[in-house]
Amino acid sequence: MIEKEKFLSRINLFQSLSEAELALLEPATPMEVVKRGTMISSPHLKQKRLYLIKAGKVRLYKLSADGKELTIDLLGTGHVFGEIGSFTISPTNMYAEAWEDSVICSIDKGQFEELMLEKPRLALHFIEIVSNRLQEVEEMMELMAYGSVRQRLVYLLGRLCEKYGGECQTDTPEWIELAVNLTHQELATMMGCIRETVTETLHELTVEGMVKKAGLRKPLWVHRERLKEAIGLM
DNA sequence: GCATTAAGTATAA
DNA sequence: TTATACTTAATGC
Repeated sequence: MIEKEKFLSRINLFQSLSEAELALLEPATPMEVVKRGTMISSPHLKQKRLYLIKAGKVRLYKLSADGKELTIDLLGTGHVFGEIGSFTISPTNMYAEAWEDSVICSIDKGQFEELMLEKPRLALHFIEIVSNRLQEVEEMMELMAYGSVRQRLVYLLGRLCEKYGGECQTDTPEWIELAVNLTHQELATMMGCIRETVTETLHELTVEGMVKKAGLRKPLWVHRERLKEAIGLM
């Protein structure tokens, strides 16, 4: 129990709540362990909840008309997702699946709304998170519409770097390790292109010294400065 | 081993 | 760029 309260305080959304308030919230947020590949929420579920990722990673995706998956976002520990009433924290018709074995807490829509009424600070915080997410999606949409695969990949790597950039080695501080293992196929579903194109483009970026990889199924390393430079040119 | 998965390559549309 | 197909290497059972 205590452990879960601590976790709730780590969730970005609940930063503004006191310990006592978190204790109050605790019973309303059941915790669930989900295995990789498990569907957490789909558009067909009637019960709307807000989900909090305690551990692991969750992939949000939509299905295109011809059944292809388009990954919208990959969320890690501390992130929230879910549709809450008329305003959503992510686009509708969204599927959420556990991308790794994960631990998820959730709170009922109604309970969360009541909580926001009581705690204006929390509501403000929620708005901030939602609008940040919206901004990200808008930026990505623009690139998807007008950018080349190369531009999209560079941008995507930049975002992943900010989100999942791990510790860098002391001798090579400019190289950042991405703490997510993404296959070319997975990158492709995030960018809306095919795997082979990602393979080629990634090779291009490797030659230019923007990324490097030790081998198959090894993490990807990103040269932050060169990447930023490339983003700046877009 | 054998099947599966990820990645590299080639060629046509 | 994409679709399709074939090859290679690594991984798991």
